[in-house]
Amino acid sequence: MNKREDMKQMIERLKQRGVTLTPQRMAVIEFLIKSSNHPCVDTIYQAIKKKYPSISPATVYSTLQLLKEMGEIQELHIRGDRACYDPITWRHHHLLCRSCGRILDVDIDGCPITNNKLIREHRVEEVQAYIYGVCSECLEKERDDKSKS
Amino acid sequence: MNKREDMKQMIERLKQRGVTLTPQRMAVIEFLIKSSNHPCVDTIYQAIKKKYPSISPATVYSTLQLLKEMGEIQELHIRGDRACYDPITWRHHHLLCRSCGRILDVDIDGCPITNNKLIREHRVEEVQAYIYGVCSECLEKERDDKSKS
DNA sequence: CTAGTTGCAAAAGCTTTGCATGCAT
DNA sequence: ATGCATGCAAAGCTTTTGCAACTAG
Repeated sequence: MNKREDMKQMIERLKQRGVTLTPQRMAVIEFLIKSSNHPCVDTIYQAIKKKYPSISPATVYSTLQLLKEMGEIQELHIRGDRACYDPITWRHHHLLCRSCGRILDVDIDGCPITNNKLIREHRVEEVQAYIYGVCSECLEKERDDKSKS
Repeated sequence: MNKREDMKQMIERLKQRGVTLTPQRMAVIEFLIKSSNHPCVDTIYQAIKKKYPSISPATVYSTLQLLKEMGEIQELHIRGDRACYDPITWRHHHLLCRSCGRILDVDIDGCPITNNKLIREHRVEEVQAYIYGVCSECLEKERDDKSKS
């Protein structure tokens, strides 16, 4: 809820994990937490350039990758052409408006497909759920490999 | 269920909508329907090249776009780096296995997050639901514009 | 003949990589 | 001094676009 508090905690977690928090990285974190727009790389880059004119896209990319690996942010591929980023809180689903192009957060109220509040407020044209994990076959192989060794 | 039947029906629908079914397009359709792998563009292209050595990636792209616009196939962005394609039937959700890299179909059994069969069979690490449509604000604007005119 | 499709090549993004420079501990 | 982060440039991919040649009805 409280963004300032969210940011403080994220920074604390990163520090404890030994991440060097350079001004550039701080700027990326701050921009991400403060924006509720799920910005793409270029948006983040353009915004930070105003404060740090020397920052390069490569730094933004590497920072985002770092934060993603640390589990502090989520990479969204809801837009086909470029990745967007979301500092994770409790929320989880996303609505891409085909009219204004914004990406809105959607509370998980049971199922995204039958979520009444969602359907009542917005016009839902399509739902895609992407599940990431390990499939049953690979799990079986894992088990076999373990039992052999 | 019956792929031959699915394909026949898809072709029938396309014909009725006035789509020219060239050999290249037929090859794309056939490959898509027959494969249960959710192939990416290059996989489709490489496969068809064996039969039609002269086919170009551009033709594959344009055919896929056409089929997508016709609502006959679905473009998946479950992989961040390239689009994959799925001839739509009744099913809807997808699991990307981080071990073997395959994309598996997942029946919608209620909610993808709490789907018991899914959780029992595979290891679910992350779920992202993408909803496409029009947000409440744009719907309101639409209504205002209509009432004005 | 006409409209639409194909194939090639070039171009346009987005993203990654390599490397020298620079900063911080 | 050492290791890491930065910034720049180049390269790698996927995807789009333009255009001439071709094909089908």
